Amino acid sequence: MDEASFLAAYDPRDYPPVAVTVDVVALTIRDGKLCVLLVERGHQPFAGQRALPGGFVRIESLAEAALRELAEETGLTPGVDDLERVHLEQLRTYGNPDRDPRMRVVSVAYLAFAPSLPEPTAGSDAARAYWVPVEEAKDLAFDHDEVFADGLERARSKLEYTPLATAFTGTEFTIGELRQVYAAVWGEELHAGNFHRKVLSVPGFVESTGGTTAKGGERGGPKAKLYRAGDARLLHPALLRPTREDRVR
Amino acid sequence: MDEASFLAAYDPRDYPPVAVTVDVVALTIRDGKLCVLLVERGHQPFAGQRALPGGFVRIESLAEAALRELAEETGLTPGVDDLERVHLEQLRTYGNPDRDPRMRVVSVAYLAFAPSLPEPTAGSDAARAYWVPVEEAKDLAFDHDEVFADGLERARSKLEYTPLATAFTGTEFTIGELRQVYAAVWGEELHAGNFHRKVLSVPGFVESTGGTTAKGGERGGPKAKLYRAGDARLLHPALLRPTREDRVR
DNA sequence: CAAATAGTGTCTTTCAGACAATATGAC
DNA sequence: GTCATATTGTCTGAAAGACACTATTTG
Repeated sequence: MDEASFLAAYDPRDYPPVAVTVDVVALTIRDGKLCVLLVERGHQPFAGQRALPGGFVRIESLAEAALRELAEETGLTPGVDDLERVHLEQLRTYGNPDRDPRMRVVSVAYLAFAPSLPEPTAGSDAARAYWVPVEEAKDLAFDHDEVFADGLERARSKLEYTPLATAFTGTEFTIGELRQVYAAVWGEELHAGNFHRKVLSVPGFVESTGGTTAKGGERGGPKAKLYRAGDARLLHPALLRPTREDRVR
Repeated sequence: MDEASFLAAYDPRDYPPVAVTVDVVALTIRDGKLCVLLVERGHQPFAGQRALPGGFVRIESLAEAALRELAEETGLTPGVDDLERVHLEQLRTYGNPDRDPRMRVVSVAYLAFAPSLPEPTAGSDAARAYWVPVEEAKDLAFDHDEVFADGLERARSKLEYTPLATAFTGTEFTIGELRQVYAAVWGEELHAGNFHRKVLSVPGFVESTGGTTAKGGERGGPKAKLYRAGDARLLHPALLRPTREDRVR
């Protein structure tokens, strides 16, 4: 059987129907707090409940679907807004047979790290989307509590051994701003002096722009030097989270 | 609209047909070499070419589908064979629109770590499946070259910070055997003395059984103490790969 | 000036890796 | 005996974390 005749005989309807969706755990930092993008569901199932943004995959790659959903829900326009700076990576896929009461739905979850984006109040779809501090994101629809928890843990872990913290900042940032990103994501303060020396000692993490901030801090302090993201894709050595007491046993 | 009437009005055929499959990157160590399970494809597309074992997801969880495919291809029977000791984890999902010429196929890839299993010569499906040393696994069907590369890198990485190397050994093993697992997966020899001390110093990695091997090594040496896997799920501190020269930039 | 922040210096402890040394048992 | 392997010891250098200190800027 050659490929052409095989294709002719191939009937997709031979297989039980499955829908494939993407869900996005989009994280950003607003007012020093780590926030996740949630939408209020307008229809069944789980109408009125909050959920992660997502939707059906069209004729596009999975990553494209995730970025499209993110753009739609935030009301931002690729090419116009800062959407290019969003870091997007696949999280994992959820496919238990009963996770959606309507039919078999397999959902590919993506994790997005975004610099501070405007509150999504613009377009149609974005009307019911908003940023929620992570500790308030509970009782989500479907299995999204689990998806969100997985995404949050992945984000916290990735900050340890990759330079992705810079995905939460502007293109230029101070070491102090970078430290606040770590503090927000990990949920604990870091020692300023040790963090400073550590970041500069990791090759390729940040590189100096030569400039400094125009003013000192709001509550005092000298002008800080400015940095941009370096070319490292992995941090060697890593910045490990302080709380390692709770070894996972 | 309540949920019942919604379900009545819901037609799965409203969505473009997508098939969901699982593919398995199953790794084991045979004769000191890291091997991957491959199947010879019997029909189009890619007939005659080698591929990762896999198939369509039925009414089951994704992990169950992966384990079922693995059992079918190896000819092993859950409950009878050592299939319970196989470690299975989700790798990632591949869903580019053109990755299968027949239709849109989204494939959820799983990574399996298995202790040395018998060569699959038994049952019907398993006839064309065999273990191949990883360096010989090339030119696979579909996008399986990429899937396999991702799985291999994940396995190498996981050995650094989890105790999963013990998934490749018997329930009891010597430190030397454990070192050979690391050597096989990472593809480089490790210093015996340093490795020995290191493994014993990581809390919860291994625990002594009190026993020793009956005989010394084949080419001489004292009897080695026996250990079993400990209760740690993460290694603190981690066993980092020696070759960190090639920083990923 | 008081307070806050940037950035640096120092010390201790832990750990990785190089290397050595000793002990045991197969052949 | 010879050799491979198991196991332990020693040393050096890198790095983390605690703490202290100076400099700078805002209010």
